Amino acid sequence: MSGYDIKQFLDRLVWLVGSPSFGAIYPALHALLRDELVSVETQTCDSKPPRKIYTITETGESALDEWLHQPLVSGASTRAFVMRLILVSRLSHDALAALLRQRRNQVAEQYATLNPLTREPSGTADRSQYLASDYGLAIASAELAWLDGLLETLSGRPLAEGAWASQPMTEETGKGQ
Amino acid sequence: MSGYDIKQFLDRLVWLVGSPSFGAIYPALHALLRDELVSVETQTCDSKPPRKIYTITETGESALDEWLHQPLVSGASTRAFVMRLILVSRLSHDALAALLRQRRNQVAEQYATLNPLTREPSGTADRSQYLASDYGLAIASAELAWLDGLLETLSGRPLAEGAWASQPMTEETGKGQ
DNA sequence: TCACTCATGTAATTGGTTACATGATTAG
DNA sequence: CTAATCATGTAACCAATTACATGAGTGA
Repeated sequence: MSGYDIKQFLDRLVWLVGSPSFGAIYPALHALLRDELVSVETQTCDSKPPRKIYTITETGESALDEWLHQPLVSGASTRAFVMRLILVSRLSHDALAALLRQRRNQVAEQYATLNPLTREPSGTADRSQYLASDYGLAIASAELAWLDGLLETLSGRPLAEGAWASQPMTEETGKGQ
Repeated sequence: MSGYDIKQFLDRLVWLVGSPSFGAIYPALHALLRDELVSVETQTCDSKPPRKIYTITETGESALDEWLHQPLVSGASTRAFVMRLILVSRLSHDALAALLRQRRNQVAEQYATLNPLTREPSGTADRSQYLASDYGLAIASAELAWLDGLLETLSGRPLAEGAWASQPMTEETGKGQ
């Protein structure tokens, strides 16, 4: 991909992982090139500005795989998890299952942290956290359900092609109100 | 609250809003003091290190309320939403409803952006986004459900004290597996 | 003609973390 | 006696955004 492509790719997933600016992407690409984790190829289709297509090298692939297989440390961001999800095709069946279990533990931990905040004695100044905690619990439950569903599918069949889908929603969800 | 208190408060909600380091908190507090948005009071209960308790001033309150009532701009972070949720007690019934509707539109937008990615023609290089998008859709649906539930409760009764609660989960959710 | 998309890049500035310094108290 | 908690603060450093520069093609 080119720097421009990367930005567009990330923009679509901006909600999940965020999208860095070009001022971050291009220097990062230059650093990867310097460390020989990627290689470049300039594509000059005229009537269009030249594009620099970056391709991962073998060194890059092993570095990437090393990162991918690093267990999710406690306190790791959602971003770290979703990034691995995006690169799931590089993961073995077992490695994916391990990843999902790691995430499950973290979300369950967060659920446990948030839960007491909603049930605190009323009248406390901490009542202000109530709505926020309730929101967090709702999100956490949904994620736990998703993870459990996937984990179950994974343990059942040996990863049947395209068997991944969670709750289908009726159309017209978009642009409510 | 003191800087230390703020950190502890944010640490419990770290999953939702993140928690800045002391190196960020103390300078921020000094800046707020300089701008007279807060005032200090040093509490020297001996046998304990002295604590600096910061209190919001009237200028600070109006600045805060102004920020709170600013509509969620397109592309606003979840953090911006949850921060407002934490300070919900400063919001009128209508302002809260407006906030929830703004968030609903944004989440629905994200849902709409993510949805086509899961149904793309198979064999595409973009298949890699499949799992991540499915994850995003699951989270988005859950949030839409939560927002709709609260919005309904809000329109029904005039905000009965403590009527906010979503799906209760059976205990033993924590530390699964 | 004006604005926008494509496409790459650099420099100034900002905002944050990490690491350090200080010092008393409490628990193992 | 050591480690951890309480409590505040500063300085070095790093990573990122913002803003800018460049330039050609496309569509209103």
